[in-house]
Amino acid sequence: MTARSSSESAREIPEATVARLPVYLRALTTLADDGTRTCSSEELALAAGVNSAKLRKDLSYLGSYGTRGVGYDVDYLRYQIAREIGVTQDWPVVIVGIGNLGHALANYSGFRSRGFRVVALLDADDTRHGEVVAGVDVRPFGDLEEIVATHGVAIGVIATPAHAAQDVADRMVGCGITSILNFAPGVLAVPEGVDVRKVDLSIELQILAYHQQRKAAL
Amino acid sequence: MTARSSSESAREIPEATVARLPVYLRALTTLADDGTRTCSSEELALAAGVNSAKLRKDLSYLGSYGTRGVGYDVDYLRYQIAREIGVTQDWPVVIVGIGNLGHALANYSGFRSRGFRVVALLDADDTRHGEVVAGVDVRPFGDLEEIVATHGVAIGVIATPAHAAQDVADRMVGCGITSILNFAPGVLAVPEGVDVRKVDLSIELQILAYHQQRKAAL
DNA sequence: CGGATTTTGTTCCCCCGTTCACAAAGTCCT
DNA sequence: AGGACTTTGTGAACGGGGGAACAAAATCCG
Repeated sequence: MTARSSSESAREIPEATVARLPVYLRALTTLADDGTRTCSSEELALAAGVNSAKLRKDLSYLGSYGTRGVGYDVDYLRYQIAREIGVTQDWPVVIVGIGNLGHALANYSGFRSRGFRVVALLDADDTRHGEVVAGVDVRPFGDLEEIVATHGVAIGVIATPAHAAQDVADRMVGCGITSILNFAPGVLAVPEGVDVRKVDLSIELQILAYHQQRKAAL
Repeated sequence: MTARSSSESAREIPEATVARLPVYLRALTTLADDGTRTCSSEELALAAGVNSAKLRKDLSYLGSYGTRGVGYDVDYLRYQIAREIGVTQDWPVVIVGIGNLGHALANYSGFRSRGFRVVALLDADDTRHGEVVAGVDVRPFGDLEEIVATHGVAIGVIATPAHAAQDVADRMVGCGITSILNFAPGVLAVPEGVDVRKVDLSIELQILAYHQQRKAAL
């Protein structure tokens, strides 16, 4: 962890809280769509699937946005959380690897609605270039540098086979990307200052299998 | 958490450890493929991307499978972990929702190689029925009960749009599925005893965006 | 055979996160 | 206006997990 500027706001939001903020954001959106103007921590906690005390403590890291005796204004709180996470701004994203998973990601509507804009789909396979997926051109992997520079991309998504992932990550880091979402199995080595989040589908199933096995053993 | 039979083995593996066992398993497989017969906790920890002390503590929950002064036998340890997780047995799995993501999941090779066998792809869309994806028939959602009963399915995967997820989960629980991997956004309500793991692609990106925003603010 | 060396298994301590419980602060009703 | 009531924000206790450090156990070498 790097030193923090002391003149900045003293907020130091715990990682566990950061991971839940998007959940609250989604719950608030659902409430707003249902026409709810105001909600208590109890209601919101129910919608988000968490304990109400935890919710209140999480929100307290952002500031005092509620009103005692009343609750939270849905729209106001939603905006505050969105701003805190950063989804009020536009995030250009590149996706590398246009297999089944890359396809699914490119088409996923949940990205665009939260400020993430897929600016390019890259693939090493020449035969795919020129194809259009979800309204975005499939381009050669070699175009990475140009695309990142042009659009100011800071976030990259790796959806390649495992053997290609480290090379892709290296190239991404090399051209200035500092946040990577990795769907390829295996460990990525990246320099200090680059954030990597890993999503491993088979690991999730294996965790379920472990618990299932325990349940079956009774 | 339900009461545990006291006559059973006293092992109570922490959740954090369970989540890392599949990572160790994959690292061991990589080492084995490279021809490594034996490895120290330091080497394995490096391959798995964790601290060696943490690795040793994790492994100690399974038993004493190492040899002091030598290290771990790669194949032996791999088998022990696989057995502990339960991936030495066959796990029939149903996937509901055959959109882009369902497609990607059905084709994902990482499932089959770890004992997970997709026995059916279900979708509410009539026009898809009869189609074959990744060698598996796409069938009506109404066939769920029959398929689960026939194959002894305990694990279900939800890859539907958000609005359908709760209904699908209810039906799954109703026919005896007790482990669910959910890719649909939103909170699932399930009875006690049913495990749900959630994978939310947009949440991962939002977490990255938060940190990216902090980095950019310097 | 015994000491030096290597590496595991475990103990101890600290920190982060969760939860309880309550004071503070607002609203509502009479 | 004032008291009852509701709900937030937070202080404090508690539990789990991470990491350093060390004792125990095995090999190797003279």
